[in-house]
Amino acid sequence: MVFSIGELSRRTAVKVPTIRYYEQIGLLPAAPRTDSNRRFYGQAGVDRLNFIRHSRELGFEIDDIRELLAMSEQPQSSCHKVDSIANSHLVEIDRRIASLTTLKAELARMISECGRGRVCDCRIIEVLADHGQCRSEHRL
Amino acid sequence: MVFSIGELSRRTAVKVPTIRYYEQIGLLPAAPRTDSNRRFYGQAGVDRLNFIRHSRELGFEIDDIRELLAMSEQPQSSCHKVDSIANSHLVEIDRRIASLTTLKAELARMISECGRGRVCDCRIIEVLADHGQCRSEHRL
DNA sequence: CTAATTCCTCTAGCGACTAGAGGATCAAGA
DNA sequence: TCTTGATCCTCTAGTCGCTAGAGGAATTAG
Repeated sequence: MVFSIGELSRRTAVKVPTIRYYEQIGLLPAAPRTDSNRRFYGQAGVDRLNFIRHSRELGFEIDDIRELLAMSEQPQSSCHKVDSIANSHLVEIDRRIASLTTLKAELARMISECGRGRVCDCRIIEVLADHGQCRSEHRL
Repeated sequence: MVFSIGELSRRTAVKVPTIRYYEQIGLLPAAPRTDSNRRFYGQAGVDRLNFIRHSRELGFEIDDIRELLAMSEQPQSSCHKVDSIANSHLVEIDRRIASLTTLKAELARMISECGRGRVCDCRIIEVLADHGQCRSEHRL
């Protein structure tokens, strides 16, 4: 059972140009071609691309995925490195959540203090400017 | 009181090439030059750049900042648009936090199930490979 | 006077795609 | 068989918000 790049795209929900891009950067092996130079794929292509897609959805970077793929192809080796990649990714996500949460609080406070009047009384602009006062003459 | 781009950089914690980049894209007005073609700045430059830096730290995009700056220069107008930009940014941040939180749970579960043995028994690899029909979209 | 630092412009690179041009080929209907 | 429209190909360039480096001029410190 073989199919075209379009069909692979439909089966994996990865866009056609993205598949070609993955091939170009070596994340996917160069697909075999028909007589008329069209790429074709089989089940292995679907599996590999699904692996990549799901890893991307989980926020792994391309280079991480390269390593994960390489390791998934050596099933007898230790999965210590897999675990370590996943763990440092988790730490990074925690860091991002914390940072976004702080940010959200600051934004929310800023917005709640906005009197919805004129710009010169707007707390949002004030906070961004880092200078409490807002004069009629423009200072920024 | 005037100072060089390097001094402006020190006062605002924005790197020199970034300042030049902001000028290039029109986020900062073209700075006046000395006889030897060097940019110089005054307090207004510091204020504007601090406003930009703080907005960036809060995750606003350059185009948002353009609008915020434009509005801060019209202090008599309504701050409704300021409020609306800040609000949609807040919504976006909420969305990102939610998405990262889901992601974190999935990653954590995956990691906790990894037996730290061989790759062929590794749940991390399995989960990444198996999730053929998960269509959640995480853009970070 | 020299050496280090700062400044200038310009181009190119990052990550992970996405868009579009310009052309070839395929599948389905009339 | 012809035609139409979908799909495929390669290639280049654009996105965002910077960052890095080359190559050269000017300033500043010792």
